[in-house]
Amino acid sequence: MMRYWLMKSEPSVVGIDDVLAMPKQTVDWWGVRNYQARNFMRDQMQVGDGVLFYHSSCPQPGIAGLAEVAKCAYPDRTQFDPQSPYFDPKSTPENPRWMNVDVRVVRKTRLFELGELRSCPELTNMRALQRGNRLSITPVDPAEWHFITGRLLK
DNA sequence: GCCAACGTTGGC
DNA sequence: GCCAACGTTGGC
Repeated sequence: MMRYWLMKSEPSVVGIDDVLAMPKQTVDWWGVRNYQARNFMRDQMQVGDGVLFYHSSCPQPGIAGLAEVAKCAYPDRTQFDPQSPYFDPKSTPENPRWMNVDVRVVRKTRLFELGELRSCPELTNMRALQRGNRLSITPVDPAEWHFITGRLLK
């Protein structure tokens, strides 16, 4: 079953332009250290799922483009790297704790800014916009996906 | 830099 | 299993 997601990234670390410059415009979504977000990737994401590529912690937060899941979850390489801030000493290759999918950018769009998202009555219940939400990966309802992509592609 | 909101840790 | 203390996220 096809699902839709919103995935946050900090453009100062990996922005949509960075991914477009990568081979196959694809990035491994390393660095998620939250169990709920990990479980979404590990248990629910399938190749072909739609992804809203969101820029966070930056001057203009918002949706920067459309992407898709390009590979199912596998162990996050950064958990094994002692030099990485994402190193997890409790994780082993035999029993990895953190997983990530690969994400392929399908197209960069205009920036659908957070303020504009919040102004849309169609999106009042969107998970990523709820008060206090801090999850870096959230499910997106099909109706929300179609509304947003419609706005971005017209 | 502030701070609201939420997640994680660890002593008991 | 509770919960206080602490850490993190992310918009502003």
